[in-house]
Order: sequence, then C-alpha cells, then structure tokens
Amino acid sequence: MSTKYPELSERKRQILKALVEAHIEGGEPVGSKYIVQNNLLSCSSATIRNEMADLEQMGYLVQPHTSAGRVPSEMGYRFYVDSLVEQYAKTTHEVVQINQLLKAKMAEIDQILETASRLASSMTNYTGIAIKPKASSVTMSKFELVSIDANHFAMVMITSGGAVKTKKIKTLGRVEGESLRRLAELLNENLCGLSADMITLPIIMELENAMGDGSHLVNPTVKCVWEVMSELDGGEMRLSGLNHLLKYPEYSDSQQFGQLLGTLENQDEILELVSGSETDDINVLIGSESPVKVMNNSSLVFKPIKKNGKTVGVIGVLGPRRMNYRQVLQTIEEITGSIAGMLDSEQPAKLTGKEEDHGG
Amino acid sequence: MSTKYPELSERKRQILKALVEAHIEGGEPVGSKYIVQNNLLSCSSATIRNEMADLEQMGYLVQPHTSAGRVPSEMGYRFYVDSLVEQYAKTTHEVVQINQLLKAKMAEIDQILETASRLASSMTNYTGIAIKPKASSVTMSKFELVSIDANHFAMVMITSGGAVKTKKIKTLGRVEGESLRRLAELLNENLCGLSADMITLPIIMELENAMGDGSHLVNPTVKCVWEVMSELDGGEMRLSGLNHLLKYPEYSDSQQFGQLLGTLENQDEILELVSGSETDDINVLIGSESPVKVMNNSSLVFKPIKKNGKTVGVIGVLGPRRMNYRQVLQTIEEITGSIAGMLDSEQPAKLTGKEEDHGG
DNA sequence: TTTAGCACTCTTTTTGTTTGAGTGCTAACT
DNA sequence: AGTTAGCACTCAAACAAAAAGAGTGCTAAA
Repeated sequence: MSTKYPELSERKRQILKALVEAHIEGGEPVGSKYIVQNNLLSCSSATIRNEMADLEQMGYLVQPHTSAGRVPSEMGYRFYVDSLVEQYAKTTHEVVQINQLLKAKMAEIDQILETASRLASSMTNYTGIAIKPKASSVTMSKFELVSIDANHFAMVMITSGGAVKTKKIKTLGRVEGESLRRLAELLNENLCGLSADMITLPIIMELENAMGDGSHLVNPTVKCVWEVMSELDGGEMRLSGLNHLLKYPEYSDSQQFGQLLGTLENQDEILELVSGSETDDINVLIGSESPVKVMNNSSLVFKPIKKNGKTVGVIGVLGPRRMNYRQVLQTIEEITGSIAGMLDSEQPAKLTGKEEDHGG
Repeated sequence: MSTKYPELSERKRQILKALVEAHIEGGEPVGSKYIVQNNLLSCSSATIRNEMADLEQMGYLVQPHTSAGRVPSEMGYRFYVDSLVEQYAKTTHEVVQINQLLKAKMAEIDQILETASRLASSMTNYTGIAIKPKASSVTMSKFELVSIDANHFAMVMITSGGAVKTKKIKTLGRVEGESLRRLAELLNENLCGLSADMITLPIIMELENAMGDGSHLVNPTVKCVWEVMSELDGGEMRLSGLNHLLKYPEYSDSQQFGQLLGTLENQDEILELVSGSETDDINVLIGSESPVKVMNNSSLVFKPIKKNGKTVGVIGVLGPRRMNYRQVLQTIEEITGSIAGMLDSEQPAKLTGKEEDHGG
C-alpha cells in the first residue's frame, strides 16, 4: 500500500501537495495561477503549468475538461496520504478533550464506540463510523441461572472473552430451584468451550436425557444459548454525523447519496470490508481502492481498537475523497489511542467502576 | 384532531380524494384535465375547475402559482386522512408475511422494534422509525451477584418490568464469595423499589457502613446500578430505510435533507414528540402539525405498542407530506397489531423459548 | 347546472450569446 | 537548461431571450 515515488522532483512534490490541499480546501479544480498566488511557490504560473502537465501525464492529476484546473487523481491522493503518514507528527493538543469526553460517557464497549464515532464525526466534520467487528468464534465459560418469578428465569452467560450476556426464559409451569441448579450444572459441564456450530442435536438429546424430569427446559434454554452466541458473533455498525456529508457538493446528487445511505444501512459490505483488513494500523481507502462501488467517490479512514491484543472495535471516518487527511488521520489516531489506553489500563474498582457487559 | 367536514358536497370530496391520490402518486400539481382523464369523474374539466376553485378558497387546495395545477394543502391531507381512518378496512392479507418475518427474528424487544422498523420501511418505501420510549421511572426488583474470575464479578439486575440487565464489575483484589453474598443481600434489601433519583449519598454511606470490610465494593456497584437505571429510563430511536426518502423529489435539496438528518440523529426532538403523544391509537402528523421545524414538509405516522397495557415501543413511518397514507396507516396497524399479539400471548417455553433481556 | 371555447398567465425548456478561467505553445530571457 | 511572458484557443458556466405548454378564469351557449 505504501509504495515509494522516487521519480518526483522536490518541486513536483511541493506542487502536488499544494494542489491537493487547495482542492481539499475548496473542492474545485485548482489552476496554476491560484497556486502561485496563494502558496508562495516562487515561480511563475507557466512553470507550474509545465509541471502540472507532467504530473498529469504521470497520473497524479486529472483534468475534468480542457481549460479547467487540475484535480488530484486517486494516485495523487494516495501519494499525498502516504507522504503524510510518513512525516506524521502526533500533536496531541486535543487529547485532553478526548479523554474527558470519553471518560464522561465511558461504560460498555458499545457505548464507548458510539461515543467515539460521534466524537470523530464532530471533530472532523465527516461521518463517524463505529464498528463492533465479527468475532470469529465465541464460546461460553460459565452459566448461571437465576429465578425471576413463578414462570420466568434468567440465564446469565459469561463468554470466553469475559463479557456477560443475559436472557430471560419463560417456562411452562413452576420450576423448582433444584431443577434450575441441575440445569445450570449440565450447561456448565457440557456447553462450556463449545462454539455455536458445535452445539448439535446429539448434545441436546444427551442433555435432555441427563435432565430427566424438567427435560422440557433443555430445548428452549439451549436454543437461547445458541442465539446469544450467534448474536455475539455478528458485527454491528453505528454511524453518526451523516448530515455532515451533505455539506460537501460531492454528495449533492441525492440519487447517489441515497445509494450510499442504503449501502451503509445494510452494514454487511462495510463490516466485511473492515473486518477483512489485514493491518492493525490505520487504514486509508481512497476512492476505488475500496471494493464497495458506491464508495468510489469517497474515502474511508479507520483503525482497529485493541484490548489486550484483541480487536474489540473499529473507529473510522467516511468522507469525500478530498477529505482533510491530515486532520482525519490525526483525529483517528488520537481517539483510538485514548480508547486503547483506557481499555488496557487495569485499574481498581474504585476508579473505573465497571466495564462492558454484553459487548464482544 | 378528527374534526368533521360536513360542508363538502359529495363531488367535492371525490375530487379532493382523487386529487390527493393523484398527487401522492406523481408528486406534481394536478390539473383539472388530468382528473377527468384518469379518474372517471363523469364531468368536464371546466366543472372540475370550478369545484377546485371552491376547494381552494375553502383551504383544501393550494395553487403553487397561477396556471399550475392544484396541490393539497395540509388541511386537504388532514381531511383525506381523517376520512380514510373512518372508513378503514383492515385487509389483512399481508399479516401472514409480517408474522413470519417478525417471528424469525423475534428476540429482545429491541430487536423486535428494529425489525419492525425495517419491515415498515420496506413495506412502505418510506423511512421506518422504531422507538423505545422513555420509561418514566424504572426500579429494580432483584439483584444477583455472580463471580466471574479473580477480580471480576457480574451484577444481574431484574427490573420491576421483568427485564434483566447485567453489568460486569472489576474489583481491586480478590473478593470472597461471602462478601458477594452479603453485598447482594444489602442491595436487595436497600435498593429494591427505588428509582434512580432516590439513590442518594446517605443511602450509599449506610450501605458502606453495613458492609464493613468490603465496603470499597459498594461505591462502584451502586454507581453501576444507578447507571443502568438511568440508561433504562432513556429512550432510544432507530431509523431504517433513510435512503428511501431520497427517491422523492421533496428531499432532493441536500441542504434541507441534511438538516432533517441531523435532527433525526439527534433523537431528542423526535423522542420528545413521540413520547408526548397522548393517544394510544395511531397518530398522523401532517407537515406543520409537527412541532419539529425541519419536518414541516414531512409527515409522521406512528403508533405505540402496548404490552400488558404498558407502552414498550413505538413504530412509525416518516415520509413526504404526500405519503401514501392509506398504505402507511394499514401497514402500521398491521405491524403493531402483530407485535402486540406476539407480546401479549403467554405461551409455554417450548414454543416461544425466550424474550427480551436488557430491553425496557 | 354543465360545458365548450378562448384569452391570459406563468413556468419550463430551448436556444443562443457572452464571459472568464485556464490551458498549451512558442518565443524570448537568464 | 530551465524559466517566464505573451497569446491564441477551449470549454464550462452564467446570462438572456424566445418558444412551448400546461392550466386557469371567465363568458356565453346548451
């Protein structure tokens, strides 16, 4: 992803950079004159023109039509982003604010993600994305059954990851405390460590046998377990600040925006895309680098959040291809950093109080 | 809301109805000629013109400009909707489909709502809205503490409404089983039946006293309880099918649509609006009947879902003012009906298996 | 009471014209 | 060599004028 571009002269790089930033700023094609006037490049517009013609031929720039200014091509953006990432300076002046905002609302991982998405959106003025990725396979490490009333009991499940999930189960008639205890014991002995697809009919039948009377409880209970595990496996995505996008003329075509919206709501494609990312570092997908067609005019920046080495979430930003990469990269780094720091810190109850419950 | 309109002649009503429906269909002003040609009104366009002039003067129609066709005013829509509601025919041919779809995904109330919202959206081609309204005051009826590992335990809370909530709590050091038992006992004795704002500092201090050693557990635990209760109190809103809206030219102005999006994402106003609704029946807010400014060009149809007499959710549809009220009203009725039937039915475990966990 | 006919209005569409930003090229300049 | 000034050329966007068309209101006849 991060190829080198040795063939570019220093001046070409400067011009490219200036042009990209000017275009990010204004959104319109940038002409040679403009660059000379605003960007202290100490040469004449004609020179710039020559260089720009070169850059266009090399594929870094594109001309919407004869006699329009130039616009960065995807390759141009890519060059810009790559060089940006290299010389990356983590000016962390905003970190304090982030920490405060996150701590204020800090609770379950779900909420952290949601808040982070909001934060990312409001700080960048693009659309924030929070993703709880698909867990490859969840297993249970402990079951506990709690009686609620005459014909309800709650099943408390603790996953291998330490998350807690609860289900309320309705029973036909009164259920003895003894039955519950036995059922819990059976679950603990037979289902711990199994993934969803390892729970098969033979196992259920065996449980029913072992349960004796009260065997009618087994089926719905196990079904519940299975459902919870499947549910935990599935990813989830939250967007915030969608309205920001509409401020950019790139999204003024409501037809196209509608399609984008539809794709985003559908979640599947984006989840796929993000979950399939190989690197743990920050990802930048520019335009058609993304396999999702309707996003070919957009860019997506995202980074996984790790907790004890495991990915527990992804925070990202979606915006027009000409998004302010410098700011976005910085913001995402800061937010993910803050969250990671928060999650990894093993602090006593007095201070942190609690963490996630039904999170993955 | 449902006033009578006795002054309208039968023909005027027919014309009004035809015009509203034609406008819903096409979205453009409807002329006299069009009505004659398509709607079997057996009179000439001139006659229609006269009648339309009348209807306009009465306030049912509006002329965007001289020599354009007529468009229904809000009052016109209101009349149309009211008369529609009266002669309402519940043709339940789609109910089967609804039931199947809902049952397939039926789990917690949250999921039911979400699915219902999706369903409403896909059936009507407008935006579906699912709302978990603010509960005025949640109290707990039972606490249970479950040890997870050396320095984590889970708190299982059962609300007055029978919902189950869980929180994982991190502890400083190892916590004895005995401590947990005692803590649970204290919680059950002192916090059951209290609403969030009744949990005050004196109570916490008293608990800490009674707890003796292990008193350091009290503070974070109670804080958790308080958070869960506050969280349960708060409403929540899910949208689906936002992209549908963009198919209607009414929303092609991306500026305005952006504002609408922002308002919807913010949730507060809509939650307020829906929670404040007095009737338990279906609500139809046409244009400026809604207090939310950005929705003055839209209509909102929604209906609460009752479970054992209590409102557990709201399902609605948001669309352009010229939405297909007949279809939307019918769909909402059917969906809410299906859900209500599903929730109220007290069936044995074998069949229903489970219901909501952390739902309200 | 209904309808046909006609003049009138106002938007939408079309067509043509102008303007201006920006380029590419060439020739002069350093 | 590389750089710059000047000029002709291109093309989209902005503007203006004209034509088309849809729909009305009104009047007079059926």
